[in-house]
Amino acid sequence: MPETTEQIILEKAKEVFMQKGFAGARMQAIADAAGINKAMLHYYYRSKEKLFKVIIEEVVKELAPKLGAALHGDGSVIEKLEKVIRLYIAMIKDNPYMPMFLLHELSQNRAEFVKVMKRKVAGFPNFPAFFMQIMQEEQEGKIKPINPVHLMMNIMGMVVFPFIAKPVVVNLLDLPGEQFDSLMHDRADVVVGFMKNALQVEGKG
Amino acid sequence: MPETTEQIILEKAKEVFMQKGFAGARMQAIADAAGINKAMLHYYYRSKEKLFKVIIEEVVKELAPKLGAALHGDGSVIEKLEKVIRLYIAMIKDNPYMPMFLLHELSQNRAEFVKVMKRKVAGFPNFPAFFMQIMQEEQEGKIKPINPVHLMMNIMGMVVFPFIAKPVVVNLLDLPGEQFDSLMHDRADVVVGFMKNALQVEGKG
DNA sequence: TTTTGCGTTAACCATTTGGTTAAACCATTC
DNA sequence: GAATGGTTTAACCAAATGGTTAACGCAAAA
Repeated sequence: MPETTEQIILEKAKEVFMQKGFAGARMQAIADAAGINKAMLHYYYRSKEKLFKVIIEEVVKELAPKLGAALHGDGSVIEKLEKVIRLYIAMIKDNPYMPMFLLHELSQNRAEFVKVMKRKVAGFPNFPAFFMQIMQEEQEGKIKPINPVHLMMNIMGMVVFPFIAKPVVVNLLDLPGEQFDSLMHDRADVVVGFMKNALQVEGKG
Repeated sequence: MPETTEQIILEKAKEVFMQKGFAGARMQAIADAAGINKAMLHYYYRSKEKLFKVIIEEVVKELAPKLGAALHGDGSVIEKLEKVIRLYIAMIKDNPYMPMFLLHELSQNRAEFVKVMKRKVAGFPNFPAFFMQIMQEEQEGKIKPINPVHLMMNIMGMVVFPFIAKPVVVNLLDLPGEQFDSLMHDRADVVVGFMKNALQVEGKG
């Protein structure tokens, strides 16, 4: 039960990196958060870069399989997308900094990282297969026509945006933070509804 | 025609800050990009923080009025949203780093910045008015019911996401960068279509 | 032609920051 | 209870980084 120092470091480093980004994070801040000496960070993880990579890997390894599972197996396109939406929103609620963190860091040079991950991480989502299914259902007239990549970007955008834009939205609309959060309570339902309205063929579903 | 040193600095600083973020940007890198001595940066802009604020202000001052103009005046909700979508996607295409930059920096402590901007920037979008119109049209049965804030987040998410996630998407799907860009050529049409499908009441429009 | 003052530079400074080291701590083993 | 070895600490180091300074260049003013 007692967490090892190594684990505590990882935990706190995750928090700091997520909130500040790689460039903004300070080793001293991580050490402080973990209640240990800065030297311990290097003792266990050698360097800032190494520690960072461990954390990104951890995050991706937690994220990818869930998306993979949602897209896998049977179920219609709409059903699968609903799964993805609910799953991701739930996950992000527990980890609000994750999307901003991943997107920002991966849009730095560290992008090839995604490719490495694809090999390393088990259960990575099989997009081509899902895209085929989308085109299939589209041809069968089950959903309205849309390019699968665009569709996926629509969904991910709607899922992710509120969380990365919360500070902007809150200040822009003069919403109290709590009111924003209570809005977010419905978020999954709203996005699912929006998606269904956009995709479902009239008279069906 | 000959740009002043002051302008060159601003221009280059904008590029560096946008790509690296505040914490990741180096004054030396900006000086190098501008082809001048580091001391000049301080001569004209005092400090990194000051220079940064000038740039953020500039960016917001360019961005906000356009959104404001799209939402203002008459036109149905759907027409206005179409304007917003086309306008923003066009703008981002010229300035691909802008969304990531703004969202990342504003999600740091610098969030109160938005409030300052609202007072400072002329032509800031009048959201409450637009939200009223949405609720109005919803009650009149012109569009399907949806919370205005959610709707706005859906739209902005779809608009912004592809640009902040390009590196991820490209690597995730093994898309050549150019193929992604050509996909983006249709982006505005796709989002507009998706939005209309989701909002338009069957039999109308 | 001298002076004035903005623009520019090279050199420098202080602090921050990632990283290292040598010694101390402490539980387990012998 | 001494030896062993992983863990932790305080002190230290070198490089990076934001910022400053003093001198120089040079065009316009006097």
